[in-house]
Amino acid sequence: MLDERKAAILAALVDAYVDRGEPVSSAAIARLTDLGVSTATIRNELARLEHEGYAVQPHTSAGRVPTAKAYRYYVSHLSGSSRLRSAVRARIERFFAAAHFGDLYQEASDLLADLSHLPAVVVGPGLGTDVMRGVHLFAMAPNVVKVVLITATGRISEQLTKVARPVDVREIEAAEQLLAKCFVGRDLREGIDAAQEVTSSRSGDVRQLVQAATGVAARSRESVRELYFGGTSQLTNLWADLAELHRLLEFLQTEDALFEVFDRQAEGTMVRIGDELPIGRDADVAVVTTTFSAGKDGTGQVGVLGPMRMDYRRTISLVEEVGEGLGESVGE
Amino acid sequence: MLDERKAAILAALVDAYVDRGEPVSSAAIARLTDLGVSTATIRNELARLEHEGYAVQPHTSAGRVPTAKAYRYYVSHLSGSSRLRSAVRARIERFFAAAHFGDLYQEASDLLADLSHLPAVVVGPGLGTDVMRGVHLFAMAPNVVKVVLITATGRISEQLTKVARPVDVREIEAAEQLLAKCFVGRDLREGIDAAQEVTSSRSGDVRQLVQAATGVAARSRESVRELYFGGTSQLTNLWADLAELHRLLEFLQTEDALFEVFDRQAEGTMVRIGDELPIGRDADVAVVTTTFSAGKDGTGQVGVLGPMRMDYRRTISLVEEVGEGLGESVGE
DNA sequence: TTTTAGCAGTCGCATCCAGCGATTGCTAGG
DNA sequence: CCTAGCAATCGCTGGATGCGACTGCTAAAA
Repeated sequence: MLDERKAAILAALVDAYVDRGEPVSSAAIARLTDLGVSTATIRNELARLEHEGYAVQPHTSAGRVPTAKAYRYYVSHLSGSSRLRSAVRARIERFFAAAHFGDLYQEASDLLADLSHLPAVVVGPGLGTDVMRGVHLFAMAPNVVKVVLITATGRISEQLTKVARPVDVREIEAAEQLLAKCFVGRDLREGIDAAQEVTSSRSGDVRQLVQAATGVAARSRESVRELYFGGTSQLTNLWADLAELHRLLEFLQTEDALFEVFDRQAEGTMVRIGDELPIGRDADVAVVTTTFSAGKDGTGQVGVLGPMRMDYRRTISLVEEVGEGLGESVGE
Repeated sequence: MLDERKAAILAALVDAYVDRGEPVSSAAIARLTDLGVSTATIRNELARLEHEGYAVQPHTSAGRVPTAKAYRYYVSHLSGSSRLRSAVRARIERFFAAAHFGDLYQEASDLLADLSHLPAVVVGPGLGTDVMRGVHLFAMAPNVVKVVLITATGRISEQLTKVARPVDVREIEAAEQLLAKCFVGRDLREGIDAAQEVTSSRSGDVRQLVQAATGVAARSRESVRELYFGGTSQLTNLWADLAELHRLLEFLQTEDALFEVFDRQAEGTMVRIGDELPIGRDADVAVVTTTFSAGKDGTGQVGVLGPMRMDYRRTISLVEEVGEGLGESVGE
């Protein structure tokens, strides 16, 4: 824990660095705070902060730059979120007031990217308690089956699953009919229960298939893989370093990693910085995410991704605002 | 048209520049060609080539760099494709010999990206003559309908369409049943014909709906929007210039532009350079694409995207090889 | 003990200059 | 038409210099 003065200095350090992007001198901090102490005192404090790992000097005769630890302290002690400029609020409101069709999520991530000047991600909610309308099975390879679920609202979940023994068309058809009976007209949970009942009284290969499909359905409940990405071209504005950019692009390419970061299981707004993310060692990356609820029990994620040096106050407000908008639009 | 000697010099210029990435001197060209003339003569020729727009000098005392026009001449006069190294050929063969499930296209684009060290794209073929298994309509908004087509092989086309008048659930259900009768068990063309017949004897809102859906089906025939992208992180290796990179990322973000470039309607292998592409003015970009046929009448596209300075011979072979592999795997 | 003024010391950075090396265009002669 | 030879051009590198922006430290004041 930092005493009050150190905290004030650290906050000023972060603010100034976020604002200018250059090492911050003791004089600059004296100007920004009203501690009524001289630059020499601030220098002493800064030396201590550096010792405790909150700041570094690029070189001896330069100012201080905040570390990941400093940013973490900064965001966890942020009091009260900032008011967004009214033009921005208005834009978000207008966006959600207007009609959107199937691609609301894509458009919302574009909006967020545009406002935050950061790459933005929206992960759609799972199928939750949507009522099923159709179940289809397809033999993709001897022991690979594709399971397609369609809800009454027109959402589609499409997943592959492996089965132990090769299956033939007959079995697939039988399993499909069975599954349709269990799922259609019910939501996933009900359907899964029904399928489990049926399964216990059946046996053989069809049973195996139904079980596999039910497993897929269970997964779909929380994790249909709907991921929308907006504002990729922002990347070049944010990370001037090519090596860093390369790492970022590689990370963004692996969907699994993205789903890990934008995890629907999470709750509320989160800010994760540097090592807290599954990106390479000391990557200059921070992520701001929040959840939004889509009706009953489905939840999605919205967030942005940026360099540690970002305006956290504003970004958090922006993400939360868009998250709320999404929740209201989609949660009916 | 260039005379033989100029052509030889130009080819050497391109080869050398592709190889080293530095302005090419008259001496280097003399070394690479066996024209039996002095560097002075080559200098004269180079001056003329420059005058005709095939080369530029970064500064007075530097060698020459080929222009887009030079690359264009070079590729259109490439004779005979290069043999790929046997290890590479083997890898491609192994890839297509192995089993792939739903994500063959994604994996193929990753393979191509990996081999070419360039970002690669695969555009899947349309639904072609696949037999339909299901048709679903969903009301997404008062006058927006989602049309979902599912084929017997497990492929899904999902598109939105606007209708003139708001529709209610009843009409949608009626239209859906009608469409199912027409499409299920037939391929798209047959289904469209059947639907047109039915439509002429019906009237009112249901008719409007069926027509809209049929329109969507017609589009799906050739252009289900399946696009697979591999090797994005290559970008940073290829374009060191941030401004250029930014432009590229922006381009890649707009799917429409990508579909324009990787257009299934195209035929055979194409190399497009610089202004021939719908990317910004003098973007340093070239694209190598080829088509592959997927059974009956469906065709897809494979290709890569790189800076003008690339090994066209090798790249063309690579793209064609992967294209052939895809055709064989998917065309049965 | 804490704070502060003052100052020496450090270091990056911009500028300048000179010399080097690569390469060209040109000229004059074959 | 070709070519040997040569002066001229120009980017690049490295060293030298001075400036400016900071810091850390010291010694005195609060």
